[in-house]
Amino acid sequence: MTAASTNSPDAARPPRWLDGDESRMWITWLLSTRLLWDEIERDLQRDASMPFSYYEVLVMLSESPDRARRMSDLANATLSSRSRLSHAVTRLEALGWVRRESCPSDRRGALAVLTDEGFAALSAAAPDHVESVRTHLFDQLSPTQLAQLCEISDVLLDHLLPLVSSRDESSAGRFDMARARIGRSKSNA
Amino acid sequence: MTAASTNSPDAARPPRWLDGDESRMWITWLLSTRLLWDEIERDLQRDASMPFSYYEVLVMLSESPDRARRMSDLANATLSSRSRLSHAVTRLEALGWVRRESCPSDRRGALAVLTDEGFAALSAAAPDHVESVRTHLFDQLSPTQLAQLCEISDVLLDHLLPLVSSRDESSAGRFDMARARIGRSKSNA
DNA sequence: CACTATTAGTTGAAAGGTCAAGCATTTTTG
DNA sequence: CAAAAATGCTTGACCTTTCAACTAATAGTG
Repeated sequence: MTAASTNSPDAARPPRWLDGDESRMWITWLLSTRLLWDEIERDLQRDASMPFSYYEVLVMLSESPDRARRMSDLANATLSSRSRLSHAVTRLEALGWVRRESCPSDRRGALAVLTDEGFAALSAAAPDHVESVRTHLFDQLSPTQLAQLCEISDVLLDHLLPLVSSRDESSAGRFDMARARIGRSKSNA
Repeated sequence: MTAASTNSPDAARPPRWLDGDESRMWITWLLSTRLLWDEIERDLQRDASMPFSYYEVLVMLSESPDRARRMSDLANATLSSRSRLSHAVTRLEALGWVRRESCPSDRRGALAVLTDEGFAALSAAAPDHVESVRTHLFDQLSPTQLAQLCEISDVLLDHLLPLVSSRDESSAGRFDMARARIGRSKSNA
C-alpha cells in the first residue's frame, strides 16, 4: 500500500495514498482483526471441531421456530451465499447435526432442521466459545472502549450493508436480517 | 452464543454468557469486520485478480532490499504459516510475479524475489486498493473514531501477538515484525 | 394457457488454507 | 567428529469457499 507508487498516467485521479499515521492505523486494524478472528476460529476448531461458519448455522437454527429454517433465509441470516450454505448443510448433514426437509408451501424450497445431535453439539461448543470471545475481546477492553467499538462498528455497518444488499438483489433481506440481529429497526445508535 | 444454555455439570465454572448488550456488541463487531474484509478482498479480486494475502506478499517484497526475502522471514512478516506461504509463492511463481532463488548463505534456505512483472502488477493494483480502503474505512469514520479504533486495535494486538508467538516458537519473530510494522518498539500508545 | 422470466436450490471444478509428514541441511552436543 | 536435534522449506491430502453452470418449480405476461 505505502509501496509502489508508480501511478498510471491514465488513472482518473491521483491515488489518495495513506500517510504514515493512516498506514499504521490500517495495519494495526488489519493485524488485530485478523488475529482475533484466527484465534476465535482456532479455539472453536480445537474445542468443537467446527469452523465458525458452521457454528453460526447451528446457532441460527437453534433460535428458529421448530429449529428449522428455509435455506435461503438461513443464507441471508448468516451472510453467506446460497452455494456456501448448501455445501455447509451437506457437510452438517453428514455429521448428523442437520437434516434437510422439503418445504410444504413451495416445492422448490428446502428446509434445514437442527437435529437433537446438532443441538447437543452446539450446547457442548457454546460455553468454550463464549469464553473464547470474552478472553480475546471483552476482557481486553474497557467499558468505554467497548462502547466506542460498538459505535464504530455500527457506522461501518451502515455503510457496508447497503452495498451488500444492492449487489445481490435477491438478498436485500440481509439488510433487515442484520439490523434485526443487532437490535435496530431503522437508525438509532 | 446467546443460544443453547444447557451447561454441562462437569464444566469447571458456569459459562460467562454474554448479556443482551454484549451480544449485540459482539454481533455488530462480527458483521462489520467480516463485511469490511469481504468488501476489500472483493474489490482487490475484481481490480487486480488476486487475494489480499498475495497482495501482501508482493508489498513486503517490494519494500525489501533487492526486492528479495527469505521464505520464513516473509512468512513471519505476513503472519502466515510456512506452508501457506510456500503454496502462495508457488502460485505467484506460476503467474510470473515472483521467482525463487536459492540462498547463498544457507543451502536449506530459499529466497523469494519480486520480478518486474510482479512489481508492475503491484503498481497497477495499489491505487485501486488504497481507494477501496479509504472508501470503506477511512472515509466512514471521524478522526476521533479513527484514533479510538487505533488505540483499541493496539490493545487487542498486545493481547494477541504474544499468544501467537508463544504458540509457535519458531515464529517468535512475528511479534517484532508486527511491532515494527506498526511503528512501536516496546509499548507506547 | 403457453412462454418467458424469476426464484430456490444444488453441483462440480478450481482456488486458497490448514495440517501432518517429508527431505535436506545446519547446528548441537556427548 | 559422529549422532541426534533442530531448522528451512516443500508436499500432498483434505476442507471450506467461490464461481459459473444447471435443474426444477413458481410467477408473470401476452
